[in-house]
Amino acid sequence: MNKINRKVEYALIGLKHMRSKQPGELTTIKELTALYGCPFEATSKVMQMLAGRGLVRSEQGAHGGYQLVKDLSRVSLYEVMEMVIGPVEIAKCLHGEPGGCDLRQSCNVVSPITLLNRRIIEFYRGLAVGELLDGRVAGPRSQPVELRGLVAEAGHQLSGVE
Amino acid sequence: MNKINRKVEYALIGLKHMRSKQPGELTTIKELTALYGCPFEATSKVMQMLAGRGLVRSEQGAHGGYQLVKDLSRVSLYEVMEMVIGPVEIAKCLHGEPGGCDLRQSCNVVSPITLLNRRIIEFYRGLAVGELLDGRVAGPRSQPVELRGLVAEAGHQLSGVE
DNA sequence: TTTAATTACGACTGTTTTAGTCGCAATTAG
DNA sequence: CTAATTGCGACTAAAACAGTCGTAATTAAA
Repeated sequence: MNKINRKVEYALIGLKHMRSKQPGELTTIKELTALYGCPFEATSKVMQMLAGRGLVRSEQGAHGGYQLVKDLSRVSLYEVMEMVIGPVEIAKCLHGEPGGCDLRQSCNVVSPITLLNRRIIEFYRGLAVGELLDGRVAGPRSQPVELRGLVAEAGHQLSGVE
Repeated sequence: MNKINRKVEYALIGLKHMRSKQPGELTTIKELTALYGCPFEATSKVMQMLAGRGLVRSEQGAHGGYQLVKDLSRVSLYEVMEMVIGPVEIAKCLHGEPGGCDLRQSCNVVSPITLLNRRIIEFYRGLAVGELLDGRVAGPRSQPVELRGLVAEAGHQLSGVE
């Protein structure tokens, strides 16, 4: 769903590592587990998912491994999340039964939550993995609601990089 | 942690309902369960949390109930989430053991994830519950990474309300 | 041709989180 | 006194998450 869980974490770890390699140089799961301590099988499956979606390329057999294919500055965090955990849904009242919400017909917050979900997705879509891994993530457009109006002219100091 | 779970949902349902009442008019849990089908005990606890944090006021005894105290246009979604589910953390590698991550010393993505977490929090902090419940949520500042550069001059059409 | 290293993949298990329930106490209007 | 309501801790059930196991397929190299 929404959280940055282990799968996404392992994906980011692997992607950042692969990005630092020479073009053509392969990365094995063994290498990742040795360097970062992530569990072999779990990491393996994540890389397989990324490979299936064309973000990385896999080479089988001895001396095999994975290789980054795309430019991470042109891949959004949303895409990576979708590859490893499926469509991002911030709440489960958003899809029908089973597993969804049976209060829908009378619920007074479905549409706000739906809208919020869309905004979160937009946020993730606007976030390039390359920039994220470099520590360059743009802040939000708006300032905290508690401060609105109170410190209007000082707002630009807060909405920056921090 | 991060997701809009049932607790947050019940909080929003209750808040939206209370907001529509006359000043001084109370709302009972029974009323909420009847109208929206949410479970009594769970909803009850959520309202108690909101009451403990001063967002609503409770009146005990027969003819008791809850009453909205603050102006929802000045309360952020982050505050509500914190009231009912605690501090927002997008990943659990962010706090130490136990429950945290033991790969920290060798992890290459702790700082990006920490930064991302901060940005998400800023997003929720900048989002007023009142506006959310009205369906007015500002979109993100940036456009999807897939489109960057390609449709530069048409970007403003996409970053708007949709 | 055998062996070792590696990816590929489904099934399974244990743990944690989430969701909801139960029971009973405290408060207050009538 | 009684009924309606909030207050609160303990408990149970279900779902999600994290990780493991077993086994096959592929390929380089001895």
